[in-house]
Amino acid sequence: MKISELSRRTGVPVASIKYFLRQELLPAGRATAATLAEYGDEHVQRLRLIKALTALGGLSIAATRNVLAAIDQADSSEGALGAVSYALPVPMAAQSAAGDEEEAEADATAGAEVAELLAALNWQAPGTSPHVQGLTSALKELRRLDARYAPGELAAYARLAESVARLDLERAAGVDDPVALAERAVIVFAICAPVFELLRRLAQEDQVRRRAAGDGAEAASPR
Amino acid sequence: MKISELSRRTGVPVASIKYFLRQELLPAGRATAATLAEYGDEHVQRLRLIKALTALGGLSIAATRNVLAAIDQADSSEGALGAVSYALPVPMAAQSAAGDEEEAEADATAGAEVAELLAALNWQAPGTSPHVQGLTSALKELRRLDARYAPGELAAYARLAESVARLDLERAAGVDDPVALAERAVIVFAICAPVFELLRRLAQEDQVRRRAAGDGAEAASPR
DNA sequence: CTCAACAAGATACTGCCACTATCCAGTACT
DNA sequence: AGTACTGGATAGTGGCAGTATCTTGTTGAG
Repeated sequence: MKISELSRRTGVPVASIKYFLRQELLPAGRATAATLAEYGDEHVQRLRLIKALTALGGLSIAATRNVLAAIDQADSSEGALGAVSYALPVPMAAQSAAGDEEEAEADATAGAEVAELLAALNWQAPGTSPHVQGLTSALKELRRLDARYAPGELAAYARLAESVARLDLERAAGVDDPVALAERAVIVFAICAPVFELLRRLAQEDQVRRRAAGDGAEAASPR
Repeated sequence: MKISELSRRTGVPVASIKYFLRQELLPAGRATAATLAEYGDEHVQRLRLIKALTALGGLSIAATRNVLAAIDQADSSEGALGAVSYALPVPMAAQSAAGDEEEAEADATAGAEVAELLAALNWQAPGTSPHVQGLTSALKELRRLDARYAPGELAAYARLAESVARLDLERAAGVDDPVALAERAVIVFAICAPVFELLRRLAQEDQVRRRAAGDGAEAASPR
């Protein structure tokens, strides 16, 4: 199909498709002549994925490019999952102005806290993982805001996160082709994470309501 | 203190402080003359909060303004929590081009799905809640991407979300002043939500590693 | 008292990002 | 032959988040 047809089928303006081509989010069509190329269903699907990542997942073009590249390079199933997980933008990717010594100390404290947490949970994660780094800088910032987690609190969250992750992986199970798996993983990570956030907010809302109704007393149905 | 001192204490450039004043993120100082104003500790704290929300929480200036306004208007504790929760930007705030009929149908299906979920969980939430709407459009989009949740799967996530929310509220408990509570809630919502996301990713990472080690077999320590 | 240094506020400018529009040869159908 | 459309290159747009400059006013050291 030609570009106009691709546009019609996906609802993406022709100019935007050209933009995505330039940005290498979308592979070029098969050229049939100097000014003519043929696009296929894979382009339709890729465009849908791009729209999902940018519009719903809120990813930038650059982040989307990384994620898509990770998908395309996926050769094994685990590789696919890992690559996608690393390619997705990490919340709170540090910022802190360069290091005076007070800064360095806060860094070390937060780092130790993270290491301790990982050990307590028996989670394996390389210190180079962007997630570990993100967690470290988040804890540092919370400390600065005087809102650090109480001891054990973070671990409690982590255990729940573990359960959520278990569900996530089950959702991704049963897909064998690495590329299809990577694509599924992107959706799970980028779209379903916000869904969980929404559920969490709804749950908070509900519990606030219950407490208000019960006049500040206990939350209803603690089990 | 004068603006330059405020800048020195917070590390925010003077020009940016002026920008925040213009954007009404920061209340004006107490004017002592036509070209002189006095700032206080509350300005230091507010600036810290602004930085946390924008740099860490990734909120836009407009979103930050809403959140801060919600904080300032908080008169009761529940009101504070609700206002903050609603003021924070909702992930995936819909997009879908206007309604052909296929569209409307998808809308209705997703809406019913959400209503059913809420009923099953016995959660109270008005249909006007931005979270309900966000959830609806997310489900719609997942359906379009052919990645909908299996029956019961969403409820399983929701139950975990409930546990997380319970932890959240405990974290916010014990603060009586509505404004302080609202501020705490903002931190919990905007900073700790990304923290949970990081934990989730780490947990996924760990489990993928375990499965790979166990050569695709079961996840280690399912309990 | 004077004057350099700083203050507040208004306005204008900058850089980045995600598009969007225009232009140019080069097909393709009729 | 002519019109409509194509791919590709390049330039322009609008929004956002600051940053810089300019004007007028204030202050405090000499």
